[in-house]
Amino acid sequence: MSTPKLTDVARLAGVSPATVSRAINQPAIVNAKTLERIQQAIQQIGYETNTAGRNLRLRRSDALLVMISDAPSRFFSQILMGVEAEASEAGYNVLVSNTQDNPERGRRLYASIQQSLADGILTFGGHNQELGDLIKNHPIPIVGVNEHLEDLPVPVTTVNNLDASRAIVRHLLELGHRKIGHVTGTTTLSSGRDRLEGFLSELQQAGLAPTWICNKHYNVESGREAAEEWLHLTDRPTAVFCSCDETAFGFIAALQRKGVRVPADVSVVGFDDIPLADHYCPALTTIRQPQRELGVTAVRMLLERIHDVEADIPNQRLSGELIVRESTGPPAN
Amino acid sequence: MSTPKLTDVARLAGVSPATVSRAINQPAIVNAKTLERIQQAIQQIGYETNTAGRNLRLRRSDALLVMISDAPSRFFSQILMGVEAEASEAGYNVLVSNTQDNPERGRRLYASIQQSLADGILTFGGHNQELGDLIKNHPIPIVGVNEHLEDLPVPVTTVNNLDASRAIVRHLLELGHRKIGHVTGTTTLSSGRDRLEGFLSELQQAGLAPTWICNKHYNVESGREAAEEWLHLTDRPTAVFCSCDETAFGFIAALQRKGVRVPADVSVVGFDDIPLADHYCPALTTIRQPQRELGVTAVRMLLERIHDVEADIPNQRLSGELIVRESTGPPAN
DNA sequence: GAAAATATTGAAAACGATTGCATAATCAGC
DNA sequence: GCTGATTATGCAATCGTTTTCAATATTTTC
Repeated sequence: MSTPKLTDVARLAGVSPATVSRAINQPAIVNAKTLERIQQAIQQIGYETNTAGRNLRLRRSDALLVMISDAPSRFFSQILMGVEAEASEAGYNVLVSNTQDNPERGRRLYASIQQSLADGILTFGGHNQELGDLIKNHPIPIVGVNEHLEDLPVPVTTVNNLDASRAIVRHLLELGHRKIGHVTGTTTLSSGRDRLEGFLSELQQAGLAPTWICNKHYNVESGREAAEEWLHLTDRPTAVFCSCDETAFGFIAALQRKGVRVPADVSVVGFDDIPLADHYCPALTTIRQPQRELGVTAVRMLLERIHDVEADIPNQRLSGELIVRESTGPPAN
Repeated sequence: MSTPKLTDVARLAGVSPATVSRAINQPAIVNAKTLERIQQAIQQIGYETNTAGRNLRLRRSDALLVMISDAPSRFFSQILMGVEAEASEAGYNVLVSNTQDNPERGRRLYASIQQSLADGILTFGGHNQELGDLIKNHPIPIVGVNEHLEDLPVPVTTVNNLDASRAIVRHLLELGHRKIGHVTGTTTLSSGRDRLEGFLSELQQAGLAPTWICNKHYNVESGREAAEEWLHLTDRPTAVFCSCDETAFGFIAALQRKGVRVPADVSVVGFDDIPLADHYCPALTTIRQPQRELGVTAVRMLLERIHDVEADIPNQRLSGELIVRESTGPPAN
């Protein structure tokens, strides 16, 4: 026949649908013998709870929506796996949607809460600013990942970009560098700004000014472009902090092509610790990001929020770890 | 008050709920004036269709489930974006779930169809063999991505690994190489086997035997390990086809560290064309995979299947493109 | 202008589960 | 063996839509 429903189980077990429902959801309150009979019936006809029926009655969806604004961030899949694991642990499903940078689509996604499509939203990588008014007018459970959402009363979880950047600068200072440069990430994103700020503040604390600041984005091409610029500098920094590993690789590769040696001629640091970092030549000094943990943390915050929309949930800063490898060394002279 | 429902709109517009439903789903059959009144009412109270109610009545979920077996494949996010775009275009939502390599969890996910949680399943990257019996006993709309699911009557979409590998070998032969080696991918996966087979068959067609076959997996470490082996070979191949870009990078980096030059001493080819490939030093000769298109194609196949479970849907092979860059050149002597 | 056709609408019954309330069954205590 | 407490179950309403069927209103046709 068609897929069995609760009443089918009930009929087979000789009880009312109500009892079957209780047997499934609160087995403790149903008589042991009845329970067993029901469980057998369930097995026998292969009953599975119908989600729509359940969701309708319960007025919730047991689903979280992951909202991306355009291209997925660099470790999107890593974080997503953290999200998935933690969500499914808590009995939640994970929906993925992309606004494709279209404000209208962003607004539509926001509606998914009202539609009872999802119980909460995880927004990846900033942007999504179109949500501003919506959120202010009608607060819903929503948590940001990786990037701060300016001005919006949305709790976020990020890596501590400031501290990590400071640690990088400190490492370079300890090696003896005094002329240090920075290839920024996307500075419309809070992570890009924070890394820049950490870089500047640690330098300042050492009484130094940045030798070079190159405004770029989080990708490989930026590294190549930055290398071009570096080659044309009259006063070259002896160490460069690239805002992500990909950029660092692009930077190093372009330099190597011109015969510049890393770290002999210039030290380079990345950020993220992607799998390749340890196997590049030279192996990359970088910051290890707790990607999976970011996802896990975000889900925990969101669930808390779902449980109590008014709950005041503080931002979470996870710390990154400096991994020193071969791409950094003492300055040439 | 609480979220408005269909009846609220109906009351406000002075019509029956049935008419409102029609106004939303088949505007053509409702009187123009009534329609406008209803639309205004919808605007006014900000009505959004409740998913659970709709799904229950319609007996479908308008959702596709993306099923991953463990670690997400290398371009998971790229493919996923293709999936998402095509699905949302067709009015479907995308659920992501990970079986975490646990057969029981795999079975649970399979149940999502029965639970009416999703209308179809996209299974990423092979494995998931635990579904075998389930699928045979009770066919459901399911489509495989990237890898074939052995023996299972499940249509799949993949890149044409065979042809791509042959193209690589042909390229190396044209450069004059006669001693060619291969670092395989995971050969429990069909892609790994197909790449190996393409490699072997094209060599054979040229009347050659493989000089070296190194059994590895799709990751960076494999490249490093393969390099160790290569260095110890007495009869070294002058060209090596690595089964993915990461492996190629690991291989090259480990060789460079020992002073071996690419392509002067040995030519190296990858597979995938990840963004870094073009910016590595040397830039990598590789096969460009149509990642996004894989996702799009998979969704199209799945929707067709959802429309008609009995439909006989042929496997789709998308073709990869050989991109020649700097990592390959004529053999040393 | 009447009959027939067509265009709009509404009433009510699903879809499949959960739960407050009421009832029936069981048990402890004396 | 009776009372009162406790434990197990069932009845029926409800969650929010969609859709069949029938009824009404509007045209069209001759």
